[in-house]
Amino acid sequence: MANERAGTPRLGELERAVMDLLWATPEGSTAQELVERLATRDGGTELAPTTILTVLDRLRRKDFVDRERAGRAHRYRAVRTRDDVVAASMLAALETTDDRRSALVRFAGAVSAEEAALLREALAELEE
Amino acid sequence: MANERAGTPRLGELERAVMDLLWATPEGSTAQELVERLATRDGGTELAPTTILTVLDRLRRKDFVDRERAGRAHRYRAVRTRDDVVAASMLAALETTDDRRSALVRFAGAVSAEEAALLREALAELEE
DNA sequence: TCCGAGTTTCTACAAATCGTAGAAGTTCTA
DNA sequence: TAGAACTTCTACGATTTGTAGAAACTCGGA
Repeated sequence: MANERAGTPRLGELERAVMDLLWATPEGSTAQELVERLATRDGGTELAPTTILTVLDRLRRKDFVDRERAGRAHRYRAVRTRDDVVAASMLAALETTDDRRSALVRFAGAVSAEEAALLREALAELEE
Repeated sequence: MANERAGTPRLGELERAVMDLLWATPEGSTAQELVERLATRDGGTELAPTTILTVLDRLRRKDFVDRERAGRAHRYRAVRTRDDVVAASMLAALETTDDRRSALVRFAGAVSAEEAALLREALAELEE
């Protein structure tokens, strides 16, 4: 009953929220800092520290997060950049079809004008 | 604990296999036909008809599938095209970041040369 | 018109994932 | 070296998905 192509596990809501915070903090964050920042974000209610530690542990297993000792705590850092994760996820979606052409045409038609422009630029740079 | 942006529910393995068959059959298929085709695909082992019916029902709730009477059975058809689903999924991934530019640059760099070419074409046509 | 095979719906269960957190163990620092 | 700070272990409920039996329904042919 295996699911999820290896390399692009799905993230739950809290997992994503934690990743968002970590991506916003290249130096990394301790679990405690994350608890506080999450609480700030959503009206003061703090989650138990162990909750965040559990999530961090799961993110570590999924290879999204990494850590190093910092005093008696650990400092957690995102391993992959958000762009990397997003791009990988887009690619994974694309690869679920054989007909890349149609899918890409559809995708191109679905993005906003600005996004289309950004994509053109990005592709143009690759050409050089 | 809600997850999944509405409009792009995830599909399990069997759900996807069924969608693949339905996408390969624009006229639609009965549950029985699907059971047989799935069995062919993987070495003869047939799933119980009810299993497929359950999956079809779930796909119906997710708005991936639709049906109409055909004798005493139903004929099931894909509601959305595969391209649509793939593109929506790619878009959903893209929208998880605020920095579309970086994500798109990364994505552009991650696709194969052929895919990049296809994308350029698709974008060029949109420009007209 | 009514029966029975073919279909579908209902109900159920197990495994996996995710949010959540207590209890117990580990580790620094004062 | 003791206590506070942190982490690991363990756990539980909700949701999703694969799987399918039992019961209900439907329709074509006798």
